[in-house]
Amino acid sequence: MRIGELARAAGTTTKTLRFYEDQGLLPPAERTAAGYRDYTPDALARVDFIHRGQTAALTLAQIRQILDVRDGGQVPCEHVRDLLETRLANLDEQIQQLLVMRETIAQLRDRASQIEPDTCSADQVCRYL
Amino acid sequence: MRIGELARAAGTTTKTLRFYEDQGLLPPAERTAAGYRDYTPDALARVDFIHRGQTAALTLAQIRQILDVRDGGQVPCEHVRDLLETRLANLDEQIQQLLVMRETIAQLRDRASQIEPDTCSADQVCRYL
DNA sequence: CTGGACCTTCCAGCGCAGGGGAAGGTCAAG
DNA sequence: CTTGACCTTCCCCTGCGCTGGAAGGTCCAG
Repeated sequence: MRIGELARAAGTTTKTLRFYEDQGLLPPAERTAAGYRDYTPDALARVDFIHRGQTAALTLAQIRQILDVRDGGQVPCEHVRDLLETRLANLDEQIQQLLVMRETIAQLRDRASQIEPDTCSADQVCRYL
Repeated sequence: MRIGELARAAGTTTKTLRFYEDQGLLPPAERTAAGYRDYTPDALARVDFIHRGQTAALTLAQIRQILDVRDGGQVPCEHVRDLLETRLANLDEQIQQLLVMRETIAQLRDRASQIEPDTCSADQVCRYL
């Protein structure tokens, strides 16, 4: 299976597949006599796994860690659990920060809708902020 | 007032101030005979305004828009309100996405804590994902 | 007169996940 | 035999908000 086929099957691009190989997420594929990459079917499963990892908001570096553990012959369960826990914690923190910011902005907006523009003094940049 | 002083007063770095000038957020300062930037006190107010804008999660490009309107002699009220509304909408969307993602990951994690590692088959990369 | 703190410009890079495009090789159909 | 689709490597670009460093000029105290 050539790279274009794999890209179509996986719903991605040839650029991305070469990039994954470059980043160590895909093992270097066999080559045809002409130097074309020749993928075995399990490459598709691997790319799908990468995409599932991305859906779970893991970075490529984290996905690579899982694949490395797995490629080393171990079952990466514990590692995956840890990563998911960590990611969940990060996510919660990020959500909290965004909620705080949302509050701040909502207050600014409320203030902005109450003030009459012509009461703005000239020596301020903006009294809403 | 020289750039280092302004940086200290505004709680930022000289690098950042030059960067702001480069990006059009700060007008080019007057220069001393030696070529040093020589800021008037209102530069501090302007930098503070930039920081307040950042606190409101506005991008530098958006803050620049406000400053440009204001520098053009108009009162940027409506513009600011629009930006705040837009930012609020973006933020809400972003928060929603993160919440969905959080749910997905939480489910994966729950699933991961129920499955026994030794039931993992060898031909999958990882059954948690 | 020397040292150190300050200033100038310019160039380069970060992290993330690729995308754009050049210059060239290869393969199958018509 | 040529066309067009595909493949190869290579290097640079994106957005965002800076940060680091090099090479040089300036100012003031001791």
